[in-house]
Amino acid sequence: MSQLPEQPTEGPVPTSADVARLAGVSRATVSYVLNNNAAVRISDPTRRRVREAATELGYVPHAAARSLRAGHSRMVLLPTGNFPAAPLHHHFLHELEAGLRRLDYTVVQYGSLGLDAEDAARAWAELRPVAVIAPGSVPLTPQGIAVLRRSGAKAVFTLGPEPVAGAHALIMDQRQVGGCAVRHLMERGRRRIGVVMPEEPALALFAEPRLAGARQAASAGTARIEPLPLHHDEESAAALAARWRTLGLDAVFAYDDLHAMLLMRALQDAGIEVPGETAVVGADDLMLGRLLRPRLSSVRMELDTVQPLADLVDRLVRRPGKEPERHDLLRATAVHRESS
Amino acid sequence: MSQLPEQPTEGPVPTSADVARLAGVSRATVSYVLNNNAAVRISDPTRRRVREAATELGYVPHAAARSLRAGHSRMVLLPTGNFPAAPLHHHFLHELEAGLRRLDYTVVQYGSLGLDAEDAARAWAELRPVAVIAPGSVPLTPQGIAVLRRSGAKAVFTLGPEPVAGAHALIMDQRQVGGCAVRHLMERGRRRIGVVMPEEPALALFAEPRLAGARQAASAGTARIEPLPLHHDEESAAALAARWRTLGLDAVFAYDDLHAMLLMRALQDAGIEVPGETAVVGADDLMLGRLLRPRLSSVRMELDTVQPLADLVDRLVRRPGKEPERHDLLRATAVHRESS
DNA sequence: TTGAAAGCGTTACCAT
DNA sequence: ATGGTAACGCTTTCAA
Repeated sequence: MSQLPEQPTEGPVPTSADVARLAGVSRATVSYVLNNNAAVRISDPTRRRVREAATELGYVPHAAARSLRAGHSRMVLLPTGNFPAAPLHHHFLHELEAGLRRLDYTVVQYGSLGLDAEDAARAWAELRPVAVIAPGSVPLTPQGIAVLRRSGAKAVFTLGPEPVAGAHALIMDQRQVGGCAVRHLMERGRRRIGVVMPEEPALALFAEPRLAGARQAASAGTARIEPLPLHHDEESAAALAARWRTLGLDAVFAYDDLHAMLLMRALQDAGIEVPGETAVVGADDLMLGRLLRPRLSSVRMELDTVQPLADLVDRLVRRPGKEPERHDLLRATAVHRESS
Repeated sequence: MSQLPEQPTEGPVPTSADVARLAGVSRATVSYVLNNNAAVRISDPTRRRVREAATELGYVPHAAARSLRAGHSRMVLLPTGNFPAAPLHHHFLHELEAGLRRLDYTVVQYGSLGLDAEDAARAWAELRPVAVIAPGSVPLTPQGIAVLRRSGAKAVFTLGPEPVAGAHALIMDQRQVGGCAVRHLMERGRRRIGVVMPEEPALALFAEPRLAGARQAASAGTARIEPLPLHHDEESAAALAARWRTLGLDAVFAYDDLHAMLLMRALQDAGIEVPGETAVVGADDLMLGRLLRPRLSSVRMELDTVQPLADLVDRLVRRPGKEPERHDLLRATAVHRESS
């Protein structure tokens, strides 16, 4: 029984100097070997000794020291805001991260809740990222963008429903969603269309543009749009259903499938027939919509594949200084089932 | 019309030396002023000059240089794995992040997909985090833990259904969920209980322990447990429902509410009455369970509040070297509605 | 083929 | 009260 069972040496962290000492070479040689520097030829025995010494000490290079010396990093900063508003976002962000890592960037998510736009931008700038991709749920002002650029960020992106002056924009135009839903309803003869507006603040960022898109589509025809505030709970839905007939609506775009399910249940419990008296359309095209009766019509959102996007980031990092670019990522299509 | 409209100076990034030059003081004074160093008194006019110079240049300190000099950082690394398995996790991670920021830690999420356990640990170690909290969906081996500790990490945690040797463990014991569901069903007289096993690999980490918990609870009584592989799509659910009566089951724990909804729909479409012929229990206690007919019984999972957890991380960072600690975070309770 | 040394931006110690 | 200087860990140029 050893007294020190695998105690991972609380001692100092090994540096390249320690590796050099143990291998009997200089720090420069260690660097050459471990970075596979092709510009200089090191004898094979030396290489082996260095490698063995590094392994024995458990040496891992210090990223901060390295990028300090190099004068730049390959970190892409992805600030995370309040809460993941849309489920679609997660998938997208994970894929984008993978795409960027394939290009040898280090993607780092950094939570920035409770900071105002300026403080947040300064906090990000301290990390000296080479690029920043800020979702719409985090604040980003033109001044914040300026701070980031001065701190060496080659490219700053916003990712969300709307662009911000001075940054490249990856647009997920939510107006398309509302427009798509309303056009679908109008094609099916509906003219008095409610639009559910979730009262959760985190969703406002999406709800407002969806309403705007709905209004735009309606004004192209002769339909009327009626915003309907709603909390995501049964009481709120029941209250809305109770005064439904006073609203004189023949259709509703329910913001998303979850709200549609909530509202559809309340309408049915109040004796309002779907789709006979009122058509219901959700969004997200979740599996659960197919399980409801009537099956829920929905708006399917598809995002472009992300590898081209990662390439875009890479290109703008390497040749910055261009005009802000704008890219639309979202395609919305109506999926007709039984509820409309 | 100016020719250079707000062009954010593509020049070099301003350093504290630039601020010192502009303010006509030394770099040390700049550091004292900007860090509000109380150990040294600087005249108010000097302070003002320094502050103004910093603002004018848009100076932001360089975090890497700072932590290099300090010899340590306050970064807590949160590797992100495959995919957010449980919705509960997100909320939890966001709260934990906020709690740690309150203690002045910088929380950084770092995607580590496609790396094996050793490479991932090395990549994390390069960042010299003071603590690492690894969700169960990312690989973490005892060797990886050793690498991290040798690189200066004061505390390494696993967060998930099971502990890993050598790291502190924040346990979310999924066996409780399965056990809770099965006990609930047994109390209501059911004895032949199916347990849905989602075939998505990302969910296996949760599904296996839930099954184990179910088995354990069943063996305490006289119930039989039958694992039921299921994909999250209608075809798979319909196929399972079609052979349902051959299984001879009187109840099913459907892994979670979404799978419960899927299966319940399929059972009803196949003419199997719920709960008369077969009881159904989900998990997560989602809103949608209350909207189904019959209303879905579920297992509610509650996590401990996170501030004590953030304090725990802080304590273990400050006084490391203790034995690995183990903390159970999850409490599961059955919620009886109509489907059981 | 290898080694010595400079320098990246910051802060803390020690003089002035 | 303020300024000079060394040091953190690493890479790279230059010299041997």
